[in-house]
Formats: sequence, C-alpha cells, structure tokens
Amino acid sequence: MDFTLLQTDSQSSARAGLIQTDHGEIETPIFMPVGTQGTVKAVHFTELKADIGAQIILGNTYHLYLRPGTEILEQAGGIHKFNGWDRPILTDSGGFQIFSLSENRKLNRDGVVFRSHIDGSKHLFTPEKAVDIQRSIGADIMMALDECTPGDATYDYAKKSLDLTEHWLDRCMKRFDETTGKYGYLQSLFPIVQGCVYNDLRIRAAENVASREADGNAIGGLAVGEPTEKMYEMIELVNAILPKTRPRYLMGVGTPANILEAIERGVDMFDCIMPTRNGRNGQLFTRNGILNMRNKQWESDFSPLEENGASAVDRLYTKAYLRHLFMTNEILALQIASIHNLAFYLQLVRDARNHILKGDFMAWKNSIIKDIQTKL
RNA sequence: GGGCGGUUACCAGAGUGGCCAAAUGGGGCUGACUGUAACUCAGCUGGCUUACGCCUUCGGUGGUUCGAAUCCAUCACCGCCCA
Repeated sequence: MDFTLLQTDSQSSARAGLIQTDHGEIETPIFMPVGTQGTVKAVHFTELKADIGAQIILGNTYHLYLRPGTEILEQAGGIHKFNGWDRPILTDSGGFQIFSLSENRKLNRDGVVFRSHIDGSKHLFTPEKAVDIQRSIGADIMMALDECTPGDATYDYAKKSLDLTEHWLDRCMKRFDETTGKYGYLQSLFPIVQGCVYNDLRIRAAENVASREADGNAIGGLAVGEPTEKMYEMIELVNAILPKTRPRYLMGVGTPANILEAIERGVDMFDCIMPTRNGRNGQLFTRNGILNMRNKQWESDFSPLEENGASAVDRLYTKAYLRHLFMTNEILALQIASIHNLAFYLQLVRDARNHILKGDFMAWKNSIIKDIQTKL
C-alpha cells in the first residue's frame, strides 16, 4: 500500500492524498461505508459504486469469523471473491466489540474471550488470531487488535487498557511480519492509538504507534462517551505526532460536523455506522441539517428528498413518499435512506478534498458547518 | 314478534363493586443512535399541570351503594339464532 500526500492546507492541517492498494486507489479524505457482515446493509454494490461513489468499505473480523467463518471465506478465495466487491476492504479487528459487547466478553493479557451473541459459544481472540482471521478474510487493510477504551474511563483504567493495547500491538505486528496474504495481493496492518481523554496517554500511544512505521495509523477510542471538544483535542494532539507521510484513520467517527473538524485537524480516513443505521431508523443527513423522515411535517411535502442532492434517489423520490415508506415499514425506505446518507457523506469528503486541493478549505468548511447545524 | 350475545380511549381488545384515567397490541407524536447483537430502542398518546394533584370518562338516562366501567331498571344501536 502506498500513500501520496498531494496537498496540505495552508490554514489548517487538512490534507488531500491518494492511497494505492492492489484493489485500486482511494482518494483522501475518504469516508468508508461500514459493511460489518460483508454487506453494507440495504445497499447494493452497484449503488455503492455508481450512486454513492464508495471507494472502500469495511468489514468486521468478529462478525465474519462467527459467520460465515474463515473456512468458508478461504474456500471462496477471500472476502472480495465472496461478496463481489472488487475495491479495497478494511476490516476492524474486533477491538470495538470489546467495547460494544462488553457484557459478553472477558479480557485478559493473552486476549479476549467473547461469548457469541448468536449462540453463546466461547471464542478466544488473541492478537495473533485477530491477524490470522484477517489474513483469511483477505482485507486490504487489517486493524491491530486493541481495546476500545470507553470515553468515561478513569485514568487508571485507561492506562491499564493502553498497556494491554500496546502489548497486543507488539504481538499483532510480529504475527503480521511472520505471515503473508493468502490471495496474492498485499495486506497492510494499521496500529491504533488509544489513551482515552488523557493527554500523556495519548502522546505515549501516538509515539509508540508512530515508531512502528506502519502503512497507515489509526486513532481509536473516540466518540465513545467523551465530550466532543475532548475528541477534537485528542485528534490534534495525536496528529501532531503521527507521521505526515502516512494516512491517518479516525475510527468510527462520526457526524458530518465531526468529520469536517477532523479533516481540518489532519485526518484522512473515516468510517461510521451513522449514515446507514440512522438512515434505516428514519434519519436523513442533508446540507440543511438532519431530517427525521417519520415526522408528520413531511406528510404532504412533495419536494425532492434533497434539492441538488448527491444521489439519484434525491431526485427520484419525494419526502412525502419516503415518509410513507417508513410509516408502512417498507424495505425500500431503508434502501433510499441508506443510499441518500452514504451519498451525502461521500460527497462531503469529496468536496472537502476538492477544496483542499483548491486552497479554500477553511472557508468552505465553515460555511458547511453553518448550513448543516447538526444536532450533535 | 321471541331468544341470546354485545356496546370500554384513534382502532382492536382486557377489565365484571374500591388497588381504574382503565392491561395488552396496533396506530399516532417526539426523541435517541458515532471502528453495527439495531428495519432498533426510549418517552408520550382523555383534559389542565414541570410535578404533586385536580377534573371529565367506559352507548344514553335513572337507580342501588360509603364507593359503579363493573350490580339493577329502562331506552337506543349492533350481531347471531328462532318465527
């Protein structure tokens, strides 16, 4: 994997770049739709490419390991052959599930034992195994196994958590170096900066990660309960340390405003379930803020979903019709909302990139922030 | 004409003397969702009120009772059966 830094903004830390993988190029800043189980929920790949312009999507190690399992994925010849997505794929390691499924797991220095949310069976994930599974899945970008530390963790907990993540990182890197891809193309491994909201921990974590000279670096453990301003502070702190010559991936973030603020602070890659999950739950992200499509106010609003929206669905369907589809629990509602939201997100980062290249990123960003008036 | 059953909030439908402004489901309104156990979850859904609380309700009217959605009488309407 290669990264070319094309432009750095003169008034901020925003960057425009190009990632090259064996499955194609990724223009940064980029937003990566989340496809946990090997599918971006409710969205076809044809739409993902044509309407949305997705360049890379996510998968999840924990979920793909449980179903369909590595055996099937290997038989298929890797995730790309299995699901038919021929562009880059990034897999999260299962570190987020340590956070989100905390009721169903036990942590120790060796790894994490998950009790399956499907059948209750127990599964040990070690750092080595997380790499092995991701080799079997065949992601272009693999993530190191980390503990996603809750945003409200105490200093003592955050420090112990970081100790564990750093210990696991040693082992992930070692396993990564000892193994190769199974399907004839190169895979990269991104280490992850943790440290919660504590400056000294974040600095230590960023220095540790920077020293690995990985193909790219990630910032994790943000937007998990800490104040938004703290999140921005941590991004600034960490990006001052992470190498400029490598892409920086802010994991799991966020709202449109979060993404613009993070781009300003030098982040290149994003993923978040918001456009898809919130879309399925009736929420539309637009240039003029957030719309809850179940609200009565759209009942007889026959205007397009969004004037000058980024995708075909914006012109094909009216607000009143989409509201009707949500109210009647029609599957098409989920599809339209997901496509709209993802197209909005991809357009947002595409615009950001163009304005960075053009040299007027900050002025553009400030006007957008004003327009979207996100509730978060 | 006779017999039986029924009439409860937007709908369906529990409740058959006090713990009932009334279960539950649907519908409706609003909100939440940040590396996806999520087409999910939460609140509200008679009136006034931030709340406490107060007021008006269970087809109509009139009774019995300390107290009625619940018991009695009667009227109205609906359904089924017999003639």
